[in-house]
Amino acid sequence: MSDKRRSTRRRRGSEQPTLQQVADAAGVSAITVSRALNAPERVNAATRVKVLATVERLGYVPNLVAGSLASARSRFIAVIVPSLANAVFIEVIHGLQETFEREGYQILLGNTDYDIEREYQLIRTFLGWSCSALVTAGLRHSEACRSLLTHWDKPIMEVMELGDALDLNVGLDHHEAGRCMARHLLAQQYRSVVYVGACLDRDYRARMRFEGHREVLHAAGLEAPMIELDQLGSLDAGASGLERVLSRYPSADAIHFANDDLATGALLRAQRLGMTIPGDIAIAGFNGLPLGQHVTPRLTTIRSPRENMGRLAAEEVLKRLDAKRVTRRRHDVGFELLVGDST
Amino acid sequence: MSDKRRSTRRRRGSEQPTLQQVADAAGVSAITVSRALNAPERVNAATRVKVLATVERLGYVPNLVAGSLASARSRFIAVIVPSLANAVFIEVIHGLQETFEREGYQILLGNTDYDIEREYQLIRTFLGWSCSALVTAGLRHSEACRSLLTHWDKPIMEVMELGDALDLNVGLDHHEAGRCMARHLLAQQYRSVVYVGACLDRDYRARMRFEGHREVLHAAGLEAPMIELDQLGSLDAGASGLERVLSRYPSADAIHFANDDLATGALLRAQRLGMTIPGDIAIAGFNGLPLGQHVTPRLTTIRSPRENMGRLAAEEVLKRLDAKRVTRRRHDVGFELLVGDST
DNA sequence: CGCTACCATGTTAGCGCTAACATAGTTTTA
DNA sequence: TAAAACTATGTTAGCGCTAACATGGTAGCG
Repeated sequence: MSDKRRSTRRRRGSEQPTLQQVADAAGVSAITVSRALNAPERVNAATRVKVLATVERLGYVPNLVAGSLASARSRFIAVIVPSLANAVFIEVIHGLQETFEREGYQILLGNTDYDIEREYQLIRTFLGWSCSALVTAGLRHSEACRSLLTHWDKPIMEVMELGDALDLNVGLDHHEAGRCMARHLLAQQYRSVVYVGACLDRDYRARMRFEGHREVLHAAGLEAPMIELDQLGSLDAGASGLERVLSRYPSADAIHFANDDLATGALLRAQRLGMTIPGDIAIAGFNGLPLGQHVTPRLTTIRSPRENMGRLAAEEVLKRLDAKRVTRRRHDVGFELLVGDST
Repeated sequence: MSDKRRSTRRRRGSEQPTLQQVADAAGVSAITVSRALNAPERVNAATRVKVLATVERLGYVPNLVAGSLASARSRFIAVIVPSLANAVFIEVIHGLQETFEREGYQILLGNTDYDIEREYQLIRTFLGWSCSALVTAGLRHSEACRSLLTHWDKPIMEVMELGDALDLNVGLDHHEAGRCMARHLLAQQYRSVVYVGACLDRDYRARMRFEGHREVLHAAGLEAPMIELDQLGSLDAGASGLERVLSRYPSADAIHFANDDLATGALLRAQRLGMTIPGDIAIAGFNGLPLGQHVTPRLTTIRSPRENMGRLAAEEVLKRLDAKRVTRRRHDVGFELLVGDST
């Protein structure tokens, strides 16, 4: 009976109408309203129309918290990235968001600031929200995090890099990307190439690229000097990176930057200093951001399919959620050397 | 009695331990565990230690969905922005996130893509999550959205612009910013100034700046021509904006762009075309993004305190949530004319 | 010493919804 | 035409947690 008396204890009574009130007003049971909203094909058309009209009339807004508790699942997807300052992650998020929202999922966004402990905390919290899936950037997690996740039974997608993933994996081979750019620089006859990165302990994908780069240089019998900046990718950092290279390796003929922000910052600073690129020094980046294609000379870089990576990751997760279809676990999205005029 | 028999009906049994299981293991009642976790000062120190040790031992992760339902509030803050492609919103979000996360709130991020109908849908969904507060970019909402929000009793913060807000308001005066830049351009003796914006019906704050700009030019007895691009702020759009100005207003001596992305795109294109800035044409932007300060010549623009805006907005919301202290409803964060070398 | 005040913990009753099972009516099938 | 199958809707019992009230113990106080 819908009108059973409340106990004498008051509970916070929000003014919002509840499912039961809609049901009473429409002359049906609560479950019918629930079905009209969540599985319309399971109620008779006439009933459905009547119910939805009542929903509209009362301004009913479903309490998703209650629904999630009852069904033990929410339409949340946890998405964890190491930074929002980097356009790369923004684009990946955009791809994810677009795809997930179309299917009625809401992204719960977490930012670790490249801190693996924070990632653990965030994941703990997000699991408490009964997320339907988790998308996280990268394969490296704390021990505690790993054990938490191996006991979790929902889809886990690790994006950005390829490797030994917990579950699903969409990304590219950063070692190989580093090698690719180093080979290009050697082919252009540069022989004194400095790698410049920022916070490589935290941005370990940049370190992987450096390792690929170093392999190629060593194989060619060359040194592979490296400078590590203590400020994460930004134009400013790139500018100071250029200056550090100039003072520490005056004979350098090329700089391989860990990303486009750094490379562009350096390129713009070089111009301000009146230097010629690539005459005085060559500059290469990584990511293929639009910015690098607008400066003159156009930046040589490696384009990663960022939005696509997000979209593909989301699609794979959705496939799993939908039908538990077995999907390919690992997808290499590849990359592309973009030869500009800066090398 | 904790061990009361389940009905014969099976429910999905997640493997996760529940509060009750922790309570049993620790030899206390469920509410004591709840308090040990959420209001530690309300339980005896010895009990607290015992309970927390049990929590740790069992790997208990609180079910936040259940907690929210029971308490009719979640530690979610709904944040709604029109775009993620624009660095401005990213920085505002960053400021919000930093401040809210420190107090244990989680941001629920929604992206309207400058669509006021989508904003309504997002807000509806978010209210269903019992958010503790709503932060939204801008003062313009659909009629339905307004009426939904006026009946909502939690803090509402509208950021970016100042005006007739629903509740709290942190932002700056875009009309005045437009006027400010126009005055600067006139003071520099430019007399044929074109305003270039993108999608001004959706990015109505850019239109407000244009209106301020136009007022000043008209007051000086000048025309105020305007070009509207159909691609939202990007370097590409800026480059094509420059070309459209050159072909349509060959005698223009200055361009006032709606934002820094457009302005920088134009500046870089002008350089590629071999033009001199500001000799051949002056260029001004809006936002004060780092990019504009790295190009040569440095971009003349207006700096808005973006992260600060986010931080301040979050702090004001928190004040309200904390103690229901009466707070100033409107905060003008101001802006600053940044005179570079491009005008 | 009896009273109030307060502290620590417990009991009870939902929060608003949906899964699982139940039921009545209708159509299909052999 | 009776059994089987399906359709539309309803009943019941929680999901896991916390608010509100309850209780028993200890301290404070004139």
